[in-house]
Amino acid sequence: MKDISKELGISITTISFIINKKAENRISKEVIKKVEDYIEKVGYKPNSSAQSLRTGRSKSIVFMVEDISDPFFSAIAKEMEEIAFKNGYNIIYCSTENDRDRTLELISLFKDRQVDAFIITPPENFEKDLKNLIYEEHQNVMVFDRYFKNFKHNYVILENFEGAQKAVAGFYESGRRNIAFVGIDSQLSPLVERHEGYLEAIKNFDLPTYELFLKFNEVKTPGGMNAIRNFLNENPKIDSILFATNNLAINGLRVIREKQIKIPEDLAIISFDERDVFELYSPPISVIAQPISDLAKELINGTLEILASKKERRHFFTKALPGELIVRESLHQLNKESSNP
Amino acid sequence: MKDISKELGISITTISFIINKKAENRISKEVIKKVEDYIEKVGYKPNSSAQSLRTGRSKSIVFMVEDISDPFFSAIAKEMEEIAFKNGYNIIYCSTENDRDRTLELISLFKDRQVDAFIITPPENFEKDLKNLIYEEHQNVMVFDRYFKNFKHNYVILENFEGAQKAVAGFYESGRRNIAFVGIDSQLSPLVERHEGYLEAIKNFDLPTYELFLKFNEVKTPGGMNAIRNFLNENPKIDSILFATNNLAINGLRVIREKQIKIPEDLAIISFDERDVFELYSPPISVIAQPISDLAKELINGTLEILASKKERRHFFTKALPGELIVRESLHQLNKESSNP
DNA sequence: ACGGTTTAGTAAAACGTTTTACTAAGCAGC
DNA sequence: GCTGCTTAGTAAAACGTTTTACTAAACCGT
Repeated sequence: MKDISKELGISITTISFIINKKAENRISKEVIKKVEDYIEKVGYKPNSSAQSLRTGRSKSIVFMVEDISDPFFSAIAKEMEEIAFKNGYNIIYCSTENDRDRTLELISLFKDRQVDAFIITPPENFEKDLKNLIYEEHQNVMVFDRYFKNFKHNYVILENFEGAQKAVAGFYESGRRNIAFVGIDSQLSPLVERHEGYLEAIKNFDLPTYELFLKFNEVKTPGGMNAIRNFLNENPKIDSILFATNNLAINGLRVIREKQIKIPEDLAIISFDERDVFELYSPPISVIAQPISDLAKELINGTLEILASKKERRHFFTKALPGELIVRESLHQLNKESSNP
Repeated sequence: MKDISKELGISITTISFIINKKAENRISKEVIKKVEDYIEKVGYKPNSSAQSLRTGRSKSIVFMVEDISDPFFSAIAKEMEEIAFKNGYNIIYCSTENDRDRTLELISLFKDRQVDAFIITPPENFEKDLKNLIYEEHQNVMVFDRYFKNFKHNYVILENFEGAQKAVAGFYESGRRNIAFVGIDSQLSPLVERHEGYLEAIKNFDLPTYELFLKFNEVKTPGGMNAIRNFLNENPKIDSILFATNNLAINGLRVIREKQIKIPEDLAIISFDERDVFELYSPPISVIAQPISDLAKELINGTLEILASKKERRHFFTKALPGELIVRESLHQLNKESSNP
């Protein structure tokens, strides 16, 4: 900038105004033109560290999720990145590993780096820390995939309760009457609400409940497979299972394959979350799909909106998007007449 | 820092030296202790914009891949992030979409943001730009997943040639003699080398070749399925296929399922790249797995090494890691005796 | 022709560090 | 008691912006 100033014989201030579009009613058209042309010519780009130092803003947003290598999160990340980029922001991703201390460490790091906002999927037991981040540290925070009842905050989530109801209704319509729910022992809102949606639907249809809850850290492990295996052995009447997350379903499918249970004849399956393995599995697995693209758009646009609205806002940005039941072979009608003689 | 200085009656310089561990033989133990204790007490953290402005370094590394939502890349990203974080760096991810212009734009953005290094999977037709980035713009660049013969650069790649040979040998040992290769029409080194490895192995076994190359943008589309379908129809003798990438294999599996071809009886399958759908597919699909964890470690450690070694280096960081053939049911032995009477 | 207002522009401080070049005090050697 | 070296520490410039408060000139109405 100093060079431009010297070269053109124009003060640094003027140049700064022009770059920041604050030149209206201040600087003559000719000077503006001259400076803009020169900038174009030499390809000048402002030093963003200096901008960040001076303004306290960094034009970057951090996206913290449990595991960025999870296809659901990385798909969201990719869509957001695109929009953020167009708005002059960049996105920094990181994984919390569902660990509170690690999450706090990361937040601290990114605060020092002057990020403008946090889009965060808080780990278990993070309620107080999150509240603190929002209300004490006054950071811009958008919560994703879960929400907390005890204090107001911005969030974007799925309609988990309704999604679970859709799944149970799907089972019911396909003729199933012994519908099981396999969930996770957790207080996180999506897991709680998926369970509640299941319960409510079961109650409405006046059916029996079958429930299994795995420990959080068991979900992807052989231990989790064991639990599912035992659950099925002990409840032979079960004719359909709603899995509360894709990873649960995947471990479930391992057990089902191992036990040579036939889908959909012996057992119907619906899982939350779309994932390519469900479409490609034999038979293809039905899912409650999250609207990835819409979620991503709401998240990033909501966050940009918060950043654009100066200072203290009156209201919060809250959005719940519906999931879609995608019916595949795993949910096909039972043939009422038995085909065996 | 100014506050600390006032509070403790110690100059800012001294504090800076202590923070940056340059206090040895300069500042007395007592003062060091005093300052460190105070910093600990008040939880002071330096402003990184100011540091970045002053030093021209930002302690961040950008990781550019074709598509960050690809499970392979996001798995690498996650592992790298961990190590980078421990070393005081953070990683910014972004997707090139295999588009040259977009990639150039992103690079320009990140240069302005003073990133310390680029770890990059360059898109098609990026050779000159990459060379320019390294040799004209003097950026720290680590190339991932591919390399260029025409100029020296840092890279971490898979032993693609050998991987393809392993796959062909696997087919041969399982009794297959009509081994096909399904690849992509591309000059990128992994695709070229996988093909060359296939050819070399086929030549050594003195077998016929069957080859199909899809267009880059067809790989995930119904158009790609068509091509594979025709290929199989026109070459009924094929008894095994090596897919050069996971996405090719997935589209291939769609065709195979649709045509009700039996794996492994009618057709044996090996795909490059591990992916959970391969393990879960019925029957499970054999793969040449990339050593994700090792690749990630080499990438980030190599990059940190480059950043640590002051100024112009004599040599480049180059690494090729072996792929592992994971044998699953899709590659099982043919039963030589026909089981039908 | 005078005071007030608008227009077009600028000087200089500030943001929070790092780093260079400096000093003042103490001490050893002779 | 002088020289030169070491030790312990500091002053001030610099990094590249943004922004506040200012000015000088031109214009305008009376």
